[in-house]
Formats: sequence, structure tokens, C-alpha cells
Amino acid sequence: MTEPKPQTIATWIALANANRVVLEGIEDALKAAGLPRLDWYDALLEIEKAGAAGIRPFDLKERLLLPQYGMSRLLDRMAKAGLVDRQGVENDGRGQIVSLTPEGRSVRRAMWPVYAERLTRSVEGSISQEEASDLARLLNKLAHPES
Amino acid sequence: MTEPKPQTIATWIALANANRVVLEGIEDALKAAGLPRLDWYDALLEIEKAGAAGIRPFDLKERLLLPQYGMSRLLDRMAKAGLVDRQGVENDGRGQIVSLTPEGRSVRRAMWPVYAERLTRSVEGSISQEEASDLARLLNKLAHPES
DNA sequence: TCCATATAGATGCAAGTGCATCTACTTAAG
DNA sequence: CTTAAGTAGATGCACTTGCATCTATATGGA
Repeated sequence: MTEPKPQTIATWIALANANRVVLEGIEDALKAAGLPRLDWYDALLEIEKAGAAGIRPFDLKERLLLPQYGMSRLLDRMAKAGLVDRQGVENDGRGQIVSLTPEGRSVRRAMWPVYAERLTRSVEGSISQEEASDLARLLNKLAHPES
Repeated sequence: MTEPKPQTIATWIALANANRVVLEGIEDALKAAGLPRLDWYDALLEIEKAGAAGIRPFDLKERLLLPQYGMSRLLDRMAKAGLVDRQGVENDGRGQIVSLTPEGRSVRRAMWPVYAERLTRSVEGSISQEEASDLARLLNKLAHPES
């Protein structure tokens, strides 16, 4: 029986709470501004990075850590909103290439200041830069257990 | 324009990733064991703590940080699964009192070893106890911005 | 007492998610 | 060429979540 140490449980609760507080803060700010949710931002940014060449959905889903059907439907919604373009790809009749429309770029850019302001407030308002650096280091150890 | 420092962004990404990794690990383990999800565990535990006296849903939702309708429906599902009991309350005809059934207790207890094993592995397998303690301290600063 | 307001909880509807499966195309092996 | 296996992406169905609203009871005045 692997009973966790009390410190382990406390750390996990703190992790879940901190994530929730920061995330909800950002989501609330976006919603209040009438902007899409954070997952759209992530997707828009990743597609934007791919530039005019675009990106394949199967590639995108790896970067965004979404399940295949989740990616498919997120693209559906973003396409319906006019933010992304899907076009067939030359060599592979199964696939498609996704790229941002001008409006997609514009929405992504409108989201950033709201996102940034809230994130800055949440993080820089609570901990110093050294603490943030320590925190990130420890969190990355948790996220990448390649002991 | 409050542009976040690069360290701030890195910390936020690390926070989201660490949370996701630990959470998914636990959820996967519970699912693989054919057990309910973590949110049920939290609810079952909180109700169990209330003992025979039970607890009011409006109270429970504060502790679990759920919206009112979310609490209402979670109780629906847990009641349908036979894990909780809802009964009217004496002085307040609007309200109800929720308590665990024996099966609710038993399910909660069955979930714990699975939850505990995975949590222990995620945390204690990646960082030392001192690190966990530092991490919790920093995360709590993030979650409680009472500067 | 009567009414306005507040509180506890439920619910209709639209949207999002998870799972399994399906279609279409591609690739490799015979 | 033909066929089996693999890969890209879509989708039907059940379930969950969010939002707004609804019902029912409670409470604090006039």
C-alpha cells in the first residue's frame, strides 16, 4: 500500500487550486470581454505560427494535446466562426491543411492583451521572478517524470 | 499594456502542464480500475466527513467549488448510482440533507488506494519532500493573492 | 396579514466531450 | 494489379456542462 505523505497530498491540492484560480481568472476575463475561450487562443496561436504554409490537424492535435475527435470538432467550430481555413492537401487525399483567416489573426490578437493582463496579474502579483523561476522548475519536474 | 515577463508565461505553461499530467494520471488509473472519476471522490469524501448528520447541498457546493446546477446534477447521478441519500430537512422545506449510503462509503474506500498510488507515484517519484514543500508554498501564494 | 425579496434546489435547452466506429485514402506485400 | 493493413479525419450517441430560468419555501417589513 503506497500511502502518500501528507505533504504530497497538500502539494497536489495546492497544484489543483493554483491551476484553477489562474485558469478561471483568465477564462472569466476573456468571457467578460466577449472573446473566445483559452483553448481557442492556443489553437489560433499554433496555427498562426505555422504561417501561410498551414498545418495538418494530426500535427496540431499533438501540439495541443487534444484527442483526434476533439481537434476535429474544435476546427469545425473555428471554421464556422470564420477564423480558420481548411483546404485539401496536394499529396494526401485524406488530409487537409489548416490556416488562419485574417479574422482568425485578428481575434487572436484581440485576445492577447486580455489574456496577458490577467496572467501577469495572477503570477507577477503573487510571486517574485525568482519564485516564479523556482516554481517553474519544480512544476517541470512533476510534468516530466524522466527520473 | 501589461506584457508578461517570459518567466511568467513559462511558469503558467508549466503549471498547466503539471496539473494536466498529474490529473490525467489519476483519472486514467481510476478509469482503468472501473471506478468513478475524481470529482465523485471529492464529493464522496466531503459527504463522508459530514457523517450521519449529513450535509446540505448549498454547503457542499462551497466546499467543492461547484456551481449550484453542477452540484444538483452531481448529486442526481450519485443518487442514481445508489451512493448518496437525499432526505428532506426539518426546518427548511426548500432544502435537503445529503449523506452517504454504505455503498457510497465502500466506493470511496475502493477509490482511495488507486488514487493514492498514482498520486504518490506522480509526486514522490518526481520531487523530494523538501521540494514538494517549497512547491506547495509557492502554489499557495498563487492561489491566494492576498498581497 | 400581505407582499416583496431572498434562498434552496431543479431543469429545459444549447453546446461541449468521450467513446466507438465509420469512411476515405494511402501504403506495403504478395 | 489486388488486397490487407495503416492513417487522416468525421460522426452517431450518450453523457456532461453552462446558462438562464423556474418552482417552492422562507423571511422581513408595511
